[in-house]
Amino acid sequence: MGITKSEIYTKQQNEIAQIAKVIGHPARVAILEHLFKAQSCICGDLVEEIGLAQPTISQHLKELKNMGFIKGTIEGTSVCYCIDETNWESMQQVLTSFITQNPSSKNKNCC
Amino acid sequence: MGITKSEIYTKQQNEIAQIAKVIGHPARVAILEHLFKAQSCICGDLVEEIGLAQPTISQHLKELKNMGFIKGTIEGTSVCYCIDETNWESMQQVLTSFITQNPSSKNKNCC
DNA sequence: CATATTAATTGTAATATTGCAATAAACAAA
DNA sequence: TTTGTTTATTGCAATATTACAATTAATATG
Repeated sequence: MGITKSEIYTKQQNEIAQIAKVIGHPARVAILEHLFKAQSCICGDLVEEIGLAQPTISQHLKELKNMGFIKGTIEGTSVCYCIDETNWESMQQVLTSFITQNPSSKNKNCC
Repeated sequence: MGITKSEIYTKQQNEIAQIAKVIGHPARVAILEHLFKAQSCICGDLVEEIGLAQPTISQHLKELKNMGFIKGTIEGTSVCYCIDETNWESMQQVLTSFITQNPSSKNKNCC
């Protein structure tokens, strides 16, 4: 039915999935990479940089902002986006703790 | 249009997104966690463990298998699933290298 | 004020994802 | 062979996501 049954999972499982989902699109990966590399704030060159239409980029930025990955401040007619460092670090930790798991030694050669 | 324009991104960006996308669903997070914790191979208790219908679990397992997260060996009528350690480690690295990024010091206080 | 510039919003179309009932397939055991 | 057990597949229905054209909103500049 296209709807995820969030209520049957733990809070942590939902959180991990939510964070990963945002990273689960190459446009958003590209945006984040761009913001990480930038020597200064990026104020709208993302459109030509990435090659999607302006409304599409705007939509991806909105999603990134909603999840707390980035923040934007208005500067004249343009908007200055950058990584929300505090949030990023906490999400970094949530994802890392999941990813750095390794199979328990006891089941290493059962398959 | 619901279709991702993969061709405009780098190979690496697509790879990161693809891996993250699989983790981007709580059911698959739950399955992976279960397989990590398991003292022995899991052969089908995932359905009652997680609380989704059997075809749904089967579908998520298929996706995990397609991406190389897990592998399954047939044992009689049941199937034994476990983490594909080699693949897991390489995907671990791809995601980690993206996640462990931090904003360059030069743009720290521009927003 | 009129005009340009930049970003957000709205509306819409196409495709993808999630979930399950029903069924099939594969095998073990009686 | 028949019956049970376990997992995969098929076929849907509902919802979500991706993308963009058209428009709007907000602000700067002439």
